[in-house]
Formats: sequence, structure tokens, C-alpha cells
Amino acid sequence: MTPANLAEAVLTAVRAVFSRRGLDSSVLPESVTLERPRNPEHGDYASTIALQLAKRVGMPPRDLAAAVAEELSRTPGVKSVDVAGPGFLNLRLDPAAAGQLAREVVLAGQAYGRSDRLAGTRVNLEFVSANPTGPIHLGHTRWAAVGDALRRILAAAGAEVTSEHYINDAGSQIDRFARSLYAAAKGEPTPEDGYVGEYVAEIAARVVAERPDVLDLPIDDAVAVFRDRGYQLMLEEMRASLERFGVRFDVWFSERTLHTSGAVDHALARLREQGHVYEADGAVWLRTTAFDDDKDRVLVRRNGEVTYFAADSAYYINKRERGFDKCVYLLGADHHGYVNRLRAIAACAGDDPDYNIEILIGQLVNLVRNGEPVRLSKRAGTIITLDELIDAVGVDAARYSLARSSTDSPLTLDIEVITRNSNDNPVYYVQYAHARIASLLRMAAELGFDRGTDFDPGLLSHEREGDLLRTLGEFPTVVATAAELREPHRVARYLEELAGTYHRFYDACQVLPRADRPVPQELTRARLWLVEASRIVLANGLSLLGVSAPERM
RNA sequence: GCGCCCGUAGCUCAGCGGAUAGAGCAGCUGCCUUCUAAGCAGUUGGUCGCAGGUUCGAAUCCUGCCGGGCGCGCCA
Repeated sequence: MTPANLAEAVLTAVRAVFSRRGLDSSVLPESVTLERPRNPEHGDYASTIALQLAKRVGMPPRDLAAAVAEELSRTPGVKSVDVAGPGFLNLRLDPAAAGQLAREVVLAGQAYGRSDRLAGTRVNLEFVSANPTGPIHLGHTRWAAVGDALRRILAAAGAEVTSEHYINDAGSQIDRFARSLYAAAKGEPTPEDGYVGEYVAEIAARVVAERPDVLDLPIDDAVAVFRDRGYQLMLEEMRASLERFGVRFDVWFSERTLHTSGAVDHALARLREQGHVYEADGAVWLRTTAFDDDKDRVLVRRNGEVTYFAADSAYYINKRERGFDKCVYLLGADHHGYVNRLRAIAACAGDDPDYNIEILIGQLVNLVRNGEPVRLSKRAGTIITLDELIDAVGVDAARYSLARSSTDSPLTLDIEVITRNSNDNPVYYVQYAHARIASLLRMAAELGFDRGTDFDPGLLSHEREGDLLRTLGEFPTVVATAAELREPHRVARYLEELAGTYHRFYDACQVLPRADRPVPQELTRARLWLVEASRIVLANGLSLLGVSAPERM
């Protein structure tokens, strides 16, 4: 019996009570969720359904709870139902019913944890979207880790996801980048407002290596060469870094193509049709104030140039026309001022800003070194690139430590700590559980122990086995909730709990027999199912975070 | 000034109205001649920023205040 089955049974029991007593069934929820009480005395699972419904049907909570308990206790697999406190229902399962979960997990394998919760939703997930004028750095890294994990989690919940990286390649920053490259190649000082850093000289040198004659060209032609090749080389470097980090983008979308393809004009026409465009002071405006924005936004400047905002609008409309129901933007806290205007774009385009667009703001990552704040500055050379981070701590530790906390809270990373590559990172705690299982299973195979085709689930009756089974049973709900709330950190926290639960099981329950600690053959077999189920959930969960599940450590 | 986010153990952080507020790390005390001790058991450590309110019940929801981060261009 899975938690979902049990929750369904609770609801069925409540319905029966309502029906028998002629209570108003319109107050019944469509589904109920069970809680995992921290205190074992409160049962394996607990329901607050009676507390929630009692007042609405005019019954004392404890009386309603007692009636439901009476009904529920007849459900096969349910060992006991107790009414506690103001009207909690505390449930216990028969070990045999609980132990069945190990079979379900093992048989589902990689599919365990997947669901159809978000089936039918087409999601465009845009993140990182770094300017192609410099390497991917720490400021982008949080969203790279969280965004890619979210991509995997949404897909696991059944959504159809496209991950997308927007390339700001149309603005003046590309020109500044090109002039910076040109200056570096000539050995001249970086222009005012130019880009500095070793990578500028490196890219410039690569362009010169490809085109030795470039510096002989007229300056405008030479800068054009640096712009085109420098941009391509930078993009390749960004792509390589992200790939190394395990981050995949289905689409790299060029801002420039919005202008060249006519998408911007198309978007302006669309917004005009919707009646939210007007002219004033020689410029063309979008009346975003009609939808909660602080002020209207300029689409076309007095000098005739379209704004970045116009490109944003065109990009959004383009996404929608590509068939995405939900356009999700993952932005840094320094962009939170854009939330209302982006939502207003959707509204002005005739969409539902509460459904078709979703903007998630992630707080910034602060860096400290031995507790002292480190300011990220390109000029001071204190920018840390993604590649440097990977070199220092590896992909797994970096991804995990960035994905394990809510993006609502600012995250402080201590360079000393993360480069120490020590136990400070809980990823090892989780990975170790997986490696330990892998080792045990190797040993079992060597000794000739086989999981077989079946086992007696009633043998998994040790308290630690029950804890482990219940924790394994939570995984599908955790994944579905993480997907719905767009909170990958829930998966990481769950894995930490699972790893701890497994370690405690391992400590208390011998799986393979030893001379001094014999284990009945049937119990070994049942425990091998449970151990394999644990391995599967750890591996599936780590995979959702883009973190490896090592066989050995 | 206005807006968004945050404030929970020594540190980094969980806890989308439920029972005695948790994890990892750090500290202390125990536990390996055979399934990985990167582990387990025990222990130390908390005015959940402050003050009101809402209700059977508030770290969680509402209001105000205090503290911190970030943002408020016909820039990109």
C-alpha cells in the first residue's frame, strides 16, 4: 500500500461517514494529503481531515474523527487508527502492506517518482541568458544549477519542457565587446566602457590566429570581424562551460533574429491590435500601467530605434506562438523590477499574466572568504567563473550546494569552505548512502545472494525498515510538489532525509548474514528488495538534480 | 521615498496553519578483526528579528516597526 492508496482510503472512509450520517458532502475535498508525524507515537501517518471538516458540518472534531476511524480501521492493510488530541487521526499500516512498497519501487525503477501531475503543460523554461561578452560566472551559476534541475523535475512531473537560453546579441554591448577585442589585439588600452579580463585578450588572440590579416583591415572592417568571430567564440565557450556543468539548453535563442526575422514588427502590430500602444513625445509606448506596472514603457524611441523592452515583448510573443502555455523566466534579484513589466507584456498581448507567464526571482549569491565579504568585480579580477568553480569543487558539489536551498533566500558561499571539498557539503552524505548500497549489492552478488522474483513484505517489520519504507513512499509527492512549486531544493532536502534514514536502517539491520550475526535467508531476500529500492530512489533523486550517484566513494 | 526578497542553533540552511521547531557541518562522549566509520548512538546549542492581530491551533497568514540584500532609464 502506497501513501497515495492510504490517502484515498481515508477519503473513502470520510465519504462513507458523510453518506451514512447525511452530512453535506459538498465540503469534501477532492483529495487529502497525509502527514508524516515526527513523533512515532503518533503513528505511521496522520490525517487532519476531521479537524478541517468538523466545523463545516457542525460536529465536534473528535466525534467526526472517531467515526472516520471506525470506518477506516476496516480497510485491509490498515493496522490501527487512533484518534488523538483535538481530532488527529493516527494511522498505522500492517508491515506486509507497507513492505509492498519495496516491490513497487524496484519494479518501477527509473520511472519511480515520475508522475503525470503536469501532463499536458508545455513549458518554456528560460534561464542563465548570460550576455555573450564574457564567461559564465558565479552570478549565473545558481540559476544554471537550479534551472537545469527544474527542467528535469518538471519533465519528471509530466510537463513538456523546453529549456532556453536567450542571447543578448543585438545591443550595443556587443559593439563594446568587439572594440575591446580589437584594442586587446592591438595592445591598446581598453576603451571607455569596454570589457576587461584575461578572456578578452584570449579571445582576441584566437581571432587573430584565425585571421592573421585582421589588423591590416580598415578599422571598421576589423571591428566587424572581431564582433562576429569574438561573439561566436564566446558563445562556444559559454556552451562548453554549461555543458561541462551538465546543463543542457534545447534552444539558444538569438535576440538579433527577433529583429531580422520581423518578429519585433510582428509583436508591435499584435500589441497595437490589442489596443495598448500609443504615441507620445515622438516615441511609441506600451500602456503597461493598465496592468500594474509603475510606468508605461517605450517600445520605439524618438530616434526610431526599438528598445530592449520591445525585443522582450517580441520574445515573449514568439514563445507563445511557438506553442508554450507557460513561459517561465528565472531571473536574478537585480531584475525583480522587471517582473511587473514582463507580466504586463503578457497582459497587453491578451494573455493571462497569472497563467501564461511566470517569473521566478532568485536571490543573489554572496561570496565570503573566511567570513570576509568578497565583492565580485570584473576590474578587480575577483569574478569567479563557472569553470573555476568546477575546477575547485567539482560539478556534483557545486550543483548540489546551489540547488539545495530555496532561491528565495540569499545564499552565502564561503570560498574557503567550498574549495576545501570537505564534508561541509551534504552531497557527500547523500552520495555516500548510494555508494554504500552499491557496495552491499556487489558483495551480495559475489556471495551468491539473489533478490529473486519475490519476497515476503511482512518480514520488513523492524522499526527502521518501516521508517525507510515510509520515506521511500514520499518520493513521488516530493517530486510532484517540487515541480508545482518550482522548488528543486525540496528534492535535495528529501534526499538528505532519505540518506539519513537509510544509514540508520543500515546500522540497525544486517542484510547479509555473517558468522556472528546470522540472518534468515528470507529476511536477507526481503532486505535486498528494500536496499535496491533505496538505491533506486537515491539515484533517481540525484539525477533530478544533475548530480551523479557514485558506485564507489 | 516606493517596490521585491530575507531575518529560525556557533555556521550554511529546511520547515506552502498542526502535536515536544529540524538537517548538515562545527563542539563534546561513546561505537569498527567480516555487508564502506564520508557512518551510527548520545549530548551541547533556539526570546523562530520585535510588537500586535486573525483561530481550536501561528516559525508559517495579516498589520506596524527594526535590521540586511536588491531594484526603481527613450541603458542593455
